[in-house]
Amino acid sequence: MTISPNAESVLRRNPLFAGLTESEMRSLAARVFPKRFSRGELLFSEGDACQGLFLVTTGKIRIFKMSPSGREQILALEGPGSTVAELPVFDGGDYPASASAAEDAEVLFISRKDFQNFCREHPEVALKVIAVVGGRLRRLVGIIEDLSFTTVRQRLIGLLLRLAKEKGKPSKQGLRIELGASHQELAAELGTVRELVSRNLGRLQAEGLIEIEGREIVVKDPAGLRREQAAAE
Amino acid sequence: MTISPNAESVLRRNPLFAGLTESEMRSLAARVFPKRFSRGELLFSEGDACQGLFLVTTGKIRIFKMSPSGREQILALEGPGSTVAELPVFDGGDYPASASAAEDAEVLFISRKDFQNFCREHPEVALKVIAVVGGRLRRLVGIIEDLSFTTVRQRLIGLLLRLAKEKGKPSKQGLRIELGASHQELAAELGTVRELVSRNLGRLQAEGLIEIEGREIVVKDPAGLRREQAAAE
DNA sequence: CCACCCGAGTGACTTTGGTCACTGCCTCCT
DNA sequence: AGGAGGCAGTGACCAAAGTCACTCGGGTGG
Repeated sequence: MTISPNAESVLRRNPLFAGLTESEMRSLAARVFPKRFSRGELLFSEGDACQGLFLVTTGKIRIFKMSPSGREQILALEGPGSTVAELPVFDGGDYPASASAAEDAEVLFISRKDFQNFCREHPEVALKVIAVVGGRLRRLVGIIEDLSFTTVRQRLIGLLLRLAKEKGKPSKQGLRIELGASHQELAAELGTVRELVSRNLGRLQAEGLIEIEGREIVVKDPAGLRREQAAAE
Repeated sequence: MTISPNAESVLRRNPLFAGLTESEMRSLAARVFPKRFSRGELLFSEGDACQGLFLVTTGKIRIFKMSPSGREQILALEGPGSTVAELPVFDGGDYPASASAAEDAEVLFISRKDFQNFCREHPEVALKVIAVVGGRLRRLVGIIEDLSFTTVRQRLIGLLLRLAKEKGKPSKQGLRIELGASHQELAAELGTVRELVSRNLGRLQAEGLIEIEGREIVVKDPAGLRREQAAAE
């Protein structure tokens, strides 16, 4: 288990609360409840009335939509320092999507009322909210672009390249990445199904572009991948 | 040509500026430039540095993404009273998508600087911006859901039902709607291509659910359509 | 009036995506 | 040790999406 940092240091890492004074920080920290969720557990479901804001301390939270038939589409993955549900907390609407723990996670919970009061005392927070929501909006536009213009193969390649860039470790054959997720999970991220992830990974390996070693993947030919990704959209 | 209302009355219709006093309204109206765009003309392109905010007076503005191969995906259609590009004006980023006139349109333009100054004097506008951006975000989530979980046919049915509800006129056979757009345009809205719109409309007619009369469509069996839409997602 | 262009419709085909069913492999639990 | 359950790989299909090429029928503007 990871050690949980104290509430204040977590708050400080979040863009919404950057620039607060010591005492403001303390008063906010006093209104916060730590909660734990284990892998797979739901924080809330789409359509629920909004209870409050979540601030990720450790672990990862996935925000997703679920289809009637059970397929999932991930909208965002939020790690330590990020907030979940700023928008509904602010505008008072329902949660527009569901959230669950992608890994065991610790979060700080702030009730809607407490957060709204806090915002009333600190109007500059509204500007920060716009920045955060704005970033979210830009990422959603990116998802739409991907779903509408690209194939599963291209999205998968995009994901691999992104992971390689973010946390790939050099090895003899190329960048080695560890996907801490099942194919099911990757499929939800790409907006497709398990089988297609499996098959496409297999194809990429057969073409010599990557090497699959259990849950690790070695990107052998990033340039080749990029070429594939660009081709014919 | 439609008569263009004066700047103030347009501003008053926009949620961002609701609740301003007479004199505030006038000072804002003084900083506004009317512009005209004819059908198809670009207001700005994705990636351009943000110049300012647009307020639709008459006509319709489409906000869209374009793929390298030339396919378009519409993100939003904004009519009179709506704003375009609040987000980039606010956060200073580039325009995340392109915008063009879906019909001949008149807009009011406010430069980024003027708008930012105005916001500084009227902090409550920030809250309104969050509301507007929030609504946009919810609609984008809806688009993602559609693209990821439904077929072209279902999306088309959804569009027809929405149009019928919004502006369908009763006739002998059912609700008559006028789609003021080419199949090309509908395809961009649904995230597909011209041919599929054509074919699917044809199929729906063959099944007796709708009647096609040039650019008008009569929804003969809304219940049947709704059943189709729900089936197997 | 004719030429041209644009939008629509359509047949034939290919590619991609998705489903179903089944296998094999781990790992964890009792 | 044995069984259960979750994850991964795969073959055989089938359905949906997309592409290409062509026709047809208005307009519109020279």
